[in-house]
Amino acid sequence: MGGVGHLSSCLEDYLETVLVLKQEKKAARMRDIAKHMGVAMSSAHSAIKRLAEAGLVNHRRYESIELTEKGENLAKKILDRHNLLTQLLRDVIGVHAETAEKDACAIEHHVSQETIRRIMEILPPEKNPAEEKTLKNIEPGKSARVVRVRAQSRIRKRMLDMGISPGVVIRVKRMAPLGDPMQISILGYDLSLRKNEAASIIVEPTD
Amino acid sequence: MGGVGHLSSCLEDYLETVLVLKQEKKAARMRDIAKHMGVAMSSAHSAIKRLAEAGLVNHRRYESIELTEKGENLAKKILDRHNLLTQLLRDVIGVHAETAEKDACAIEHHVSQETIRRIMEILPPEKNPAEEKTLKNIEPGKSARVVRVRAQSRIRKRMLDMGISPGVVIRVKRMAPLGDPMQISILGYDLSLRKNEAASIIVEPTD
DNA sequence: TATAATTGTTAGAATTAACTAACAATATTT
DNA sequence: AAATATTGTTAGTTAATTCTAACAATTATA
Repeated sequence: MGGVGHLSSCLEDYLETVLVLKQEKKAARMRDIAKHMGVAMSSAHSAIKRLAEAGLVNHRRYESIELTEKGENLAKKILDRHNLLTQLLRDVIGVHAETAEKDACAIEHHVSQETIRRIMEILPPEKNPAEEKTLKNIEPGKSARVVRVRAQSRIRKRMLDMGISPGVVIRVKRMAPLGDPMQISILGYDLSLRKNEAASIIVEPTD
Repeated sequence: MGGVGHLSSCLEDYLETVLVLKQEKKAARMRDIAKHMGVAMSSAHSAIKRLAEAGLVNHRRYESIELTEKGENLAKKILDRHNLLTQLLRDVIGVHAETAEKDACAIEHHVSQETIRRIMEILPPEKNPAEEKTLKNIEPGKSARVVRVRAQSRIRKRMLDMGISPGVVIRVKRMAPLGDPMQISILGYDLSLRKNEAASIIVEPTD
């Protein structure tokens, strides 16, 4: 089975819910969590208590629930998996959006890592939330390999002329004070690139 | 969620196990079930007890477990769903056979009917266990349309010569006393066909 | 501010599903 | 047939997850 951590699937659901509420900029109070999960508040309460004991959320009596850093990382992994499955069901299998959502939710805790990896491979990269990284997201000092250049033909050509093509490794040297343009190093050359250009270069970090 | 009946997914697993053992012609004793599920015998025992209470299996102390008709029907549905998902994971997603098996087992109880139907549509028919019907399975008096002829070239040719080719509708007239050969009517002719030949003709019933 | 409404907590019970351990029946071997 | 091994049953326990109901704190409203 594919549990990202050592949480029960039930607790994974609660953790995911907290992140979803946060991302939707809704408060994560007991009531919100209970409502979102469709359970009684007391159920949410004991679940959150267990998450707090595991160090994944912070919760003080009568106050709203916050993810810890550890909790947020885990929740993000869980949510990525969820979204990946939703995409698969909707875009490959062709199920209605709501059903895809519901089914993804039901099966996400039971799918192995191998299956997740394969699904990532067959989904077109731009649909794959876990892989949606562009050069813009790479921190100064780090390197990344170009996966695709997603730009209109004219700009695309210019980039290819600069040597930015799939497989090439780019190192981000530094950001200009206001973050635009950015300095990169590629094939021994140094270049500067506008941020919106960098955003259309899909990369995978080289670790 | 997609539960075929109103059983918990756990009980669905037990029911499915009983059918699998039966199909493999292995005895379905407590020990076999427990071993197949990887649980203690006492766990299997209480599960089977509940299945018996639901009228899905027959079980008398110290004797082996049999599916009731109701139980067998339900188990077949569950198993079809299982196989369908295994096919999807293995042949479409490209996961290793064992992983496909394991994952299918884990998610089969959580997938909605809509998703199952869609998967059926995208899988090639011969991969779809629920549709794997051969002429042999057609009852006397009923008709069916030939989908494919799955036979070695020599026999295949003979069948095609008899007019048995995809699209053609065959009516099963009657079985000989011992069930072999069977009388069929095709394109106005009457033919007799051996059962093992009939088994290699994949059909869809015309209703 | 007093009252009402909402939100949060706790305790206790029910269910499901697993386990271990003790014991009972059946089957196999000597 | 007696001894041993295997298989089956029962009882009792544990853990996870849910619930209801009673109560407590907080917030909103008149």
